[in-house]
Amino acid sequence: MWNIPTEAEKVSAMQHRSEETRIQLINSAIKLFSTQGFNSASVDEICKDAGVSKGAFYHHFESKQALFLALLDGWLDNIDSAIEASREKSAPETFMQITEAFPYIFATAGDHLPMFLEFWLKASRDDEIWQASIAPYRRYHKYFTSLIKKGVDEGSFIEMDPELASRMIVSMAMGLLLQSLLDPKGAKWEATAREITDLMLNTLLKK
Amino acid sequence: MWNIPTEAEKVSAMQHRSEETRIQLINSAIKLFSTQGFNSASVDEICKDAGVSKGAFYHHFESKQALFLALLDGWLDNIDSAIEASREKSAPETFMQITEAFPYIFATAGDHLPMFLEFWLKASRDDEIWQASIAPYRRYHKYFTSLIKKGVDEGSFIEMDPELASRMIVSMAMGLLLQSLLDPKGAKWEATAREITDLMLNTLLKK
DNA sequence: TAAAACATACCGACTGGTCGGTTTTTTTCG
DNA sequence: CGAAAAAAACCGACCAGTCGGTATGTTTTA
Repeated sequence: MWNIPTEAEKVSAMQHRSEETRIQLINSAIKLFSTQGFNSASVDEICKDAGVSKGAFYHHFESKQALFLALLDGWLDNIDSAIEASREKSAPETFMQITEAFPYIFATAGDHLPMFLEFWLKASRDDEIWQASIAPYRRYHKYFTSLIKKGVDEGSFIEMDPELASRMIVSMAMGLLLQSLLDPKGAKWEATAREITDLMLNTLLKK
Repeated sequence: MWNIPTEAEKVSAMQHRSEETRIQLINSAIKLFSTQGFNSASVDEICKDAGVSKGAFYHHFESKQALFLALLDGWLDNIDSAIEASREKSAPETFMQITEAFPYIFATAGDHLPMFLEFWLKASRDDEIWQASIAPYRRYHKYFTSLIKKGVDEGSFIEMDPELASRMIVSMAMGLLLQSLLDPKGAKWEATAREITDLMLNTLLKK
């Protein structure tokens, strides 16, 4: 859900050199944006890391920002397929799945989280990026809300405002990730996340 | 708590031209960092906005980053005094106070939040800024934890792990602020925050 | 062979920071 | 007190380096 490898694409693209370098560029961009940030990671550096020339870069991407947006798209695609994969399941099942995903998220998000924060930050100031972010964000919120509503309707969740619950859960997750980013060794974040999720799930679940 | 005017200092400094320009620089920096971000807001721009020369800038601050850190210090000072002000009160009282502060926070944070996010982001990558952030952050977490523990000991809060509750509440607050930053018009954030706070307080409070 | 993909040299704009000189403030001292 | 000297504050032109992006030419692919 938070990873961006898409190994399948990679393999299928081996035939076309073009796609290969495009993926190299994206991988290098993820790597360098994550570690250095958007501004500090220069186009030259990305090209060098990807082992291609600047000409190749601007052949594949209109601008540095376009690459940034391509990254965002890729990330959103992954979330979409994760959602799609759990469409058939019941609300508590899906929640359990999310709970189980936490260790993985905390293990892998650490590296990419700064970049996602940067997405967020840029979205708040750059209209083009905001437009690209806000629709998916609202879509996910809607999905989450409907998931909770489904749970309530099914009778597995207690009576409550799904909208509010959704905001709450998402806030919690984001706040935990943010804190774990600032102070990775300040707490056992994975355990904390698990405990809190259990706590919320227990509050939500009808006894 | 989130504001950084310190009008008092301003007035008392009118006598010394030096302090006055320093404050002008800081105010302009806050303004430009907030709207444009650290990287985009150039030193020249800040100087121009403050109505002073570049020489003055580098007379008062060793570097652009030093100014950034000065801003952080100022912000942390405000939190410290807010905490200091509520040292004598009981745990539920303090919580109520925080609840009441929410509208104000949501009203004013919108402008400064991107900058605080940038602090966060930079802290995760810059050791000097991290050092400056982590100690206060841990201090506040400790304070919050002890506040909850106090509430539990006083018998006004239910039996629970104060550490966990602290992480939870802080996560919630940060997550809400983050979401309100991305999608200010997507929800009535102030009301949402209030509802959630009430909900948490009710869960926490012994009936 | 045409078009897509890629390489390389280069440009103009901008940026953080410096530096020698000038003005203002504070201190010294007769 | 008041003038001179010292120190602090300030100015603004300048610099060295960086960066995103382009122009032009070459290689690879279909």
